[in-house]
Amino acid sequence: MDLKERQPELPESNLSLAERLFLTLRGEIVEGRIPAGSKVSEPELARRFNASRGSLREALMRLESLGLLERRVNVGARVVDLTERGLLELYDVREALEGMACRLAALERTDEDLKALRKMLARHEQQEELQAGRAYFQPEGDFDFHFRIVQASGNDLLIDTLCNRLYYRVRMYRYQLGMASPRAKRAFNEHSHIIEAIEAGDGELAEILMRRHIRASRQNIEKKLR
Amino acid sequence: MDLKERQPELPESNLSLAERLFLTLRGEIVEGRIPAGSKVSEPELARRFNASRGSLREALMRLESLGLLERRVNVGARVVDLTERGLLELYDVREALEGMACRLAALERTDEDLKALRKMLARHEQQEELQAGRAYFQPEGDFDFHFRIVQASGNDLLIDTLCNRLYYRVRMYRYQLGMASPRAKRAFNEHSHIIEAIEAGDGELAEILMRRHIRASRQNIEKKLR
DNA sequence: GATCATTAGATTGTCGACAATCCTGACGTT
DNA sequence: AACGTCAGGATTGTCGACAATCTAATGATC
Repeated sequence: MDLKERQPELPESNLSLAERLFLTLRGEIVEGRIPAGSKVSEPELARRFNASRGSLREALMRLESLGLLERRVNVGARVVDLTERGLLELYDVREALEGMACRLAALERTDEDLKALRKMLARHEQQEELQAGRAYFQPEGDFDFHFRIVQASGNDLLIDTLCNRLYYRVRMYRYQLGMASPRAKRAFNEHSHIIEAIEAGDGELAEILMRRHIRASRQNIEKKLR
Repeated sequence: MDLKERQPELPESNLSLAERLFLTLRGEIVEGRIPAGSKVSEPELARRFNASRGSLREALMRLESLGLLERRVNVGARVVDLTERGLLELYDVREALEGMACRLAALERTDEDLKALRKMLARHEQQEELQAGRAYFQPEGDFDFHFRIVQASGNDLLIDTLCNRLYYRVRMYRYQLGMASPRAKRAFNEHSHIIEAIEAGDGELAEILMRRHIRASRQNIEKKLR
């Protein structure tokens, strides 16, 4: 146990303590500072953050509903472990949901959505040229892309399911299995075509392209795993 | 406030009190005994069930993560209200997820899955003949159908998202907007073709048929709503 | 030596109380 | 009459303590 950093800094207030604990722990789990598969002790964390067990339990329960923790009665909580199967399952669900999001985005997008998407694409192109093949900043860029399209779908349930639930698991896999895709150039082209379809208002095409994009990414991972 | 039924019966133990409260309240919200859009008071419910506020809060938080409750800090919890928009959003998400589930079920189904699906279909046909057009028991039958196909997909994330999250909202709309579909005969035929595609191992067709099935149901609702 | 019961320690579940915040309605001012 | 201010009451957030349960190590029995 670390002595000089006795009371870790939490995001400053205006939010409830339980929520700040939730945000902090979510970050630590996603980035692997709390290792996947490890047991999580309520009293230990409570002491570490100088909080009561009640507030901490609330944070843990939110993490459970995010699918980052598994709790069993009278036993406690464990961080989920990262399995090949879980990663592939995640891709299938994303293919379905983001495909639909992309279809809806093509039909419902506002002019501001379009402007933002074009701007983002230009920024990514610029970065991509600068780094010539090195997929360095790409993961975050890729995240931007998917995130914004989902937002443009206008379907609140879809947005919540993807952005507030699944994406944290995606991030967890990316951080800890460290998969900076070497598909930078190709991914950029795919992104570009998807945005074209959205601009054209062609929902059907937009969905097909997005699903292919995600499936290609999945196959890339599958190849790497064997 | 009701006096003769002072302490409502909860599902008998072996589960934690918080979990029993959660299950009970979930039922009351889904069936509308706690009206959609109404405020939920922690002390009031705690008195009603002779439980502490802590246990009750845990139940409320689980309901929030199910999307049946909305909580705001320092204000409290409200039951979500049922809107036309929310219902349509639900259909779009289901179309995406159940389409994928159906595709996976066609590829991953075991022999036991197939046997169970055929058995279920036969039972529904029998009921349907008995009631000749009256879509009486249909809603539950329809639920069976979708539920079992999702289970057969073998994708735990998909199963959890649909069966432990979205379906309670679906039930809530069904109960409270009371939509016994008059599509009984047609729905049965669609179910039948979907199962055929799953038996044939044709994932692509199975997905297309399931998506059409759900979209047809959505359009039926849309027509009814105007 | 292996298996099973037992006990000690720790962890989780549950509770009631106190502090901080919000909503309601009354009061006073413009 | 409309608006802003300010208690009073109630509700939510947070806390520490006790009871129920599980885990692990010890010792007893076959």
